[in-house]
Amino acid sequence: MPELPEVETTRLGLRPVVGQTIRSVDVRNASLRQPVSPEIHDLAGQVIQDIRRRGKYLLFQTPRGWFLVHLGMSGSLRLSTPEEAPRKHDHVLLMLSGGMSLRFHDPRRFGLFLWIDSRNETHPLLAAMGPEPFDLAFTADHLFALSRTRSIPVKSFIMDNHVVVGVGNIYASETLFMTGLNPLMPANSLTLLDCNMLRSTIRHILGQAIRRGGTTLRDFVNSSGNPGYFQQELMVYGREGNHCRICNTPLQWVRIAGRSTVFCPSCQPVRP
DNA sequence: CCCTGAACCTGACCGC
DNA sequence: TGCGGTCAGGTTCAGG
Repeated sequence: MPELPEVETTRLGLRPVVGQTIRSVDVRNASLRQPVSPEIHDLAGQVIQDIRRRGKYLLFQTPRGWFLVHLGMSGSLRLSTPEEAPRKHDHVLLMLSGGMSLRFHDPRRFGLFLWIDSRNETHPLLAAMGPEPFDLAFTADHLFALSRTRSIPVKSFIMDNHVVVGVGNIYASETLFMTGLNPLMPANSLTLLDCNMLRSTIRHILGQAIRRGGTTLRDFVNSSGNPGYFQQELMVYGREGNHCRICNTPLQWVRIAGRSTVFCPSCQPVRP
């Protein structure tokens, strides 16, 4: 699924719908990770005033509040012509005044399609989130301070949305390769210099992936139905069984907190 | 509080 | 061809 770059790619592709009015709503399957909010049916007549992103959430602003979309592991939002028959797993369809329809597609149904009333500014889903990676609040000092009491592997640490939002399994693995940090290293043994490298590398990798249109492994497509190209630059993720692109050492696979993790034992050595 | 593993769900792929 | 097992970009919750 979509990590931050794929969500941002989706948001950028959907900018043309800003200013359009929702003509009708078709909820074909409401059973996502949480049920699709009943208020979603009342979106007809509302204008989409803005589309923002917070972490991996997309927030569509209307005069009465926001509808929030999370793509989960397998979700995508696409614009299509109204004549195109709904595909299997197209769960929510919004017909727009511009003549296109916006379709939420999600085979695994780990995604979310929720209504947030404008009186409810601090929705619990958004309240506890850490800083955006491109915000000024995301600093080496922030990483260093939070990591002092954490003995979890550094990979789990940078994937924790209380620490920084948007870093998932692909970009965590790639970030650690670029910084030369072993993914199993306990977070509380990071130095301030390590945290500085992590901060700049996370920003660099996510930014680079956004410019490439995200990573397509099997099914991610942007709002026009096209894949991303960052997977051509992956150094470790999904490359188990292959050799390091830098030093040719066989890459190593390990499961960390239930997630597949690939790293180079030579470029990312365990510290003494 | 902290950490790990299971759960949610469907589809693709692999070995037999 | 079919069957069972494993894996997949995320997040939350129970339990140790």
